[in-house]
Amino acid sequence: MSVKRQPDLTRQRLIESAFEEIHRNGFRSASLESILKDTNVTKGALYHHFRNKTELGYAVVEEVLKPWVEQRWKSVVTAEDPIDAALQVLRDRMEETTDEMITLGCPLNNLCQEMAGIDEGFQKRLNQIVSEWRNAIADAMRRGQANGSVRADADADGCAAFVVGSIEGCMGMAKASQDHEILYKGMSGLALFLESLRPPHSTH
Amino acid sequence: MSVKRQPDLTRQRLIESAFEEIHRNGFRSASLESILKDTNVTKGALYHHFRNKTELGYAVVEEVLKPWVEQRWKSVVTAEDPIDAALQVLRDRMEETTDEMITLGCPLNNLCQEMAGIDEGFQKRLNQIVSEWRNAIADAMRRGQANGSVRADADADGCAAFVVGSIEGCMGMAKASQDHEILYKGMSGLALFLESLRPPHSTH
DNA sequence: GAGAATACATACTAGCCGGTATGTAACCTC
DNA sequence: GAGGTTACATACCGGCTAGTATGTATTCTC
Repeated sequence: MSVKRQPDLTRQRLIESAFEEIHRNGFRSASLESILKDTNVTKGALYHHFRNKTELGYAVVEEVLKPWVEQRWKSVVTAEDPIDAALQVLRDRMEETTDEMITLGCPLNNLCQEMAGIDEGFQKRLNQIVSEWRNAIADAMRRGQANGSVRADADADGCAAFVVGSIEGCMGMAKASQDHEILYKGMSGLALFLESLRPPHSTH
Repeated sequence: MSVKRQPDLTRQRLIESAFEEIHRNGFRSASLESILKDTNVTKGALYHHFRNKTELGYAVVEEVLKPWVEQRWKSVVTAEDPIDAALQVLRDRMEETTDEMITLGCPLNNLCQEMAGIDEGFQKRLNQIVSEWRNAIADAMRRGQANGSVRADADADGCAAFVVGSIEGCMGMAKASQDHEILYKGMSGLALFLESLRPPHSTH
């Protein structure tokens, strides 16, 4: 009896399972055996698709984590009013925040804190994700300043760094306290900050 | 020849070395052998003072990390103008932020992201540190509202959660990008937010 | 100063983990 | 359909790690 082979699917299943395993345990404590057990793939197949654990990790960052982050912010990139768009993204993200996400934290932040300081390959790839996100917000703000939906005296780069940092930080603190409420409170503070970026006297 | 024994000192040296090892590698990847090598203490001595690695980790959190955090925020607890005091703490913290701190990140945040979701003992202890910090800021804000140095319509708990979250988050993003500048930009955003909490028309 | 408790030191073990060597069956090319 | 390449499968290894068993010298108690 012939067994069908689907190399692309096998590879995809491996990086998706690895993403979850890394999300649960971090990269260094992630167990290849767990991933193999979870996917019913053998070690030979894993090492056919990836040179080593680190390369698997890089693939997870590039092929799962990166789109995961981009998808959540793409609406801000093209929005006419970036503040409205950002507030909407915050609401969306809070709605999709499951108990598991509070328990395990943001996959992006987790990996940054674990690996950025000790592995250049991770640092480069994670920094690319984070800085593209930051730049997307800064660009959106500048566009908002040009069309009058954002106050002109705000420093777009500084605000973007603050927005990204506070989102990840508030998620992290919610994880530390294992409490959704902390996330709500933090995000309400961020909403306050975003509102303060609107131009004064914009109404009537 | 008699060798002096100083059990308290031995214990102290162990938890301080463990603090650094955990800061560098995280708790789970922290190597007891490294700590023993660093301190010239033997495994027998280590296991005389601590039942296992986890108990050593708990001791590090309670006896090193907790005072480390408290010491950096105690001035806000008694300040008359909490916003001025908070801004000063931010400046102090940025001045003491070495390259190593950017590389390795905040020890508190690192441990929260690594352990809060998977070990109750860590979570309880880390949450205590974080929530005491948050409450200290919230209390200070309420005191500021009572004496007129903070605007009355601000939600003290929400703002405190946001302040703590954004500090840890901006440090985390600076680590992700391995770039001091990101920290400066984020903290300038936070300074802006803190200024917006002052009561309107407070001058002349 | 005897006896007990404390504070170590040394040597060892069991388990897990990433990685490799080798074999084999499916698939693609011509 | 032969030959080569791809996509797996199986079995094994060496290294590291937390933890333990056991021994011993110092210190405390009375």
